Amino acid sequence: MNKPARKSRSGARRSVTIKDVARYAGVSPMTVSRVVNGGQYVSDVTRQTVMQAVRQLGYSPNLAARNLASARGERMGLLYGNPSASYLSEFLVGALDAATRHGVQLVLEKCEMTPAASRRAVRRLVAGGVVGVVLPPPLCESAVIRAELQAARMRIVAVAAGRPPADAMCVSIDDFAAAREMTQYLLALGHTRLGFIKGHPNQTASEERWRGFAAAVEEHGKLPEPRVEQGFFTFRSGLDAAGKLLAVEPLPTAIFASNDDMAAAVMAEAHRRGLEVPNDLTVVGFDDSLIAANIWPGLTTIHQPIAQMAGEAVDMLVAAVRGGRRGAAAEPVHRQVAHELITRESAARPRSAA
Amino acid sequence: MNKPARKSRSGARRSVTIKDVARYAGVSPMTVSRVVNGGQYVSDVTRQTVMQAVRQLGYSPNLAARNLASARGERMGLLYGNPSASYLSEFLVGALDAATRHGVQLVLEKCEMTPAASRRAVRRLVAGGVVGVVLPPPLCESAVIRAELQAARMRIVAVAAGRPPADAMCVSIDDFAAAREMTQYLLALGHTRLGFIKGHPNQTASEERWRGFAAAVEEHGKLPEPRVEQGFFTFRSGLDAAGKLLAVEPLPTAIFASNDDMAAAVMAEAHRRGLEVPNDLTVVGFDDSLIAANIWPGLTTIHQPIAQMAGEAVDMLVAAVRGGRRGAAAEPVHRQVAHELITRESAARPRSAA
DNA sequence: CCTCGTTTTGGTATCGCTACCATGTCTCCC
DNA sequence: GGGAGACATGGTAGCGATACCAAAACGAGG
Repeated sequence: MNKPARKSRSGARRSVTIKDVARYAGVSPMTVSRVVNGGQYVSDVTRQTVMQAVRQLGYSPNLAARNLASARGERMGLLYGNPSASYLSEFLVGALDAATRHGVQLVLEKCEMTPAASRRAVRRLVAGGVVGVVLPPPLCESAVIRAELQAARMRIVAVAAGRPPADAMCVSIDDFAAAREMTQYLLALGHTRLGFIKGHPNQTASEERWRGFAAAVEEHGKLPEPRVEQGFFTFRSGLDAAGKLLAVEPLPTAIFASNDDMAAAVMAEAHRRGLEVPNDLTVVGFDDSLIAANIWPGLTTIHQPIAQMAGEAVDMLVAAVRGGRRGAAAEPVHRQVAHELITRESAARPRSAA
Repeated sequence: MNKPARKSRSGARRSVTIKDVARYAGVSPMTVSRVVNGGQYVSDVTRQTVMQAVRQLGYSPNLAARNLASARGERMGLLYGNPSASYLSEFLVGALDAATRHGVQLVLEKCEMTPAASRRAVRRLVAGGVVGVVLPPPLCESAVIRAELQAARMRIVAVAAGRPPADAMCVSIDDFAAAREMTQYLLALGHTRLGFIKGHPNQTASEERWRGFAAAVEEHGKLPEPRVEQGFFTFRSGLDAAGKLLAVEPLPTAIFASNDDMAAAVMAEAHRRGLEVPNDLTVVGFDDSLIAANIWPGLTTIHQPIAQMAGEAVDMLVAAVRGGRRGAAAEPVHRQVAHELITRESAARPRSAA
């Protein structure tokens, strides 16, 4: 039987494989694999030689082969609803980065918050061979979606749910503590007449933020009753709420909106009424979304490390899926990451205290 | 020590493979492969049977194996600088979707616009085994980065550069035509005293938009000279430009800002001066970025199909890389996609014409 | 010196899929 | 009738990596 000289299929220049490195370094492919993967049981000399060879040849492991051989390369889903675009983009960056690190594939799926739409989305994910799903807000609040996913035996990590759901893993910041901190900051500036705009009632984060605000007010004591309006996280709802807050004397000297979009609306409404921010009115928000730095004056707000949270969510998912395969019980983990109070120009001491 | 009866490596339940389907359908794995990949030379009966089996078993091809066998699964880079977040998120969605479709991996890399930073970023991409790169704006304008990438023998697709660079493939809208169309729209509403705010001079899109505006004005004829200010695509610069445009009588009745952020700034400045939009002043933007729909009144603007463009960019990259491997000459392709004029509330007939 | 355990290395068998070739069938047409 | 050609299917050999096991090298203790 005559064998063709080159068995290789595509005529083009093949990339460097583990065998090339092995030959070059004078060791077996296995040894190279161990070095590359940081395995133990390799002598220092060998390790050096191999790493040298890797660098010389510019070797980079073939992900497909690696995944195939090690039964990795699962697909993870990212089911997104209608978060603010800036949130989503940071989220995607973090998630994709982590996915690349773990060698898993990330499948995006968009989904409205109706039962029918979520059923369809879940079906598409299942069809796509997805084994775990990351749920950014606001989808993470939907019990329907979570149930739907669980019925399909998917692992779930919810991100930034105000209160972690009992039935899923979760990555979040401490909304309560963050809101409390922000409120304490306002009080420390000397504000006494406070206004607060609540977030959408169907998101648990809204209540946590509200509770944090109330707790700080309570702790401080001897303050006039803060004025509170209901908002829905949209610019429009912020406009309405601000209108009400600024219609009744005595005006608040500081307004804490439960997110940045509503805070931006407060600023717009304040300007419309001839109030200057921050001199006549301090405005603070929550989320540190893109708009916060892109309006004037810049918005003092709470920063969430969104990319990091997304990354951790993927990490948890991968750990759960791989761990689960080994039989390790996957108890739901709730992970809390640090937030940060970002001070910009929209907050200042009240006139009376200046 | 208990030995699993199965030779399979991981103890967990294996997923459905092509062989399972083949057995179930009573054909060979090859036939299944052909059906799944839409190959020709399969009889209709067989195709039906196989598809049936696929559905029954819930088969989903293993990407890793497929990539390995077909020498696909290249890595594509997405080098992003500092575009607006809403732009990036849509972009990512489109790019990731296309990447998934083609079975290629998408590697994200962030990069400032300095030569040193771009060199580092390119090196990281090369080290990551990336063979092609998508360049969203504003990085796509950087000749430094393009040169750097080309030196590393990468394929490049620039997205949304105003004028396609000669040395790279490109996906874009027709900025000239879009700006012209928008201007014609303003003229058709009856506006005669126009203001225009230019974009950042280091982006070719700025000039295309300006040219489109000028062309429409020229074609219309018999108009007072439009007033023009230089902007830099930022909210801040829009504020300054608007200040100048609204400081001199007679005021323009319509202002066309080269992007939405600046248009939003024009609205803010107009409100500050007690002008009502759109009754006293029509304001239009460009990009249909997130802010356009999230301010009041909603911004009339030009919509770019960002996700689609990102997807096409990846498509082109994949085609170039795979085509190039087959020896097909990869001439730089410039692809133009359709834009759309989105009318919202910020534009109306001028008072005088009402 | 030999056995035992630990470290270090290599060989072999896959992982799931597709490229490539071989092997049949059926037509069609001279 | 028989060869050419299109169509339909199956067999085999990898793709590039790792898992698993075997074997060699080494040191220590009896």
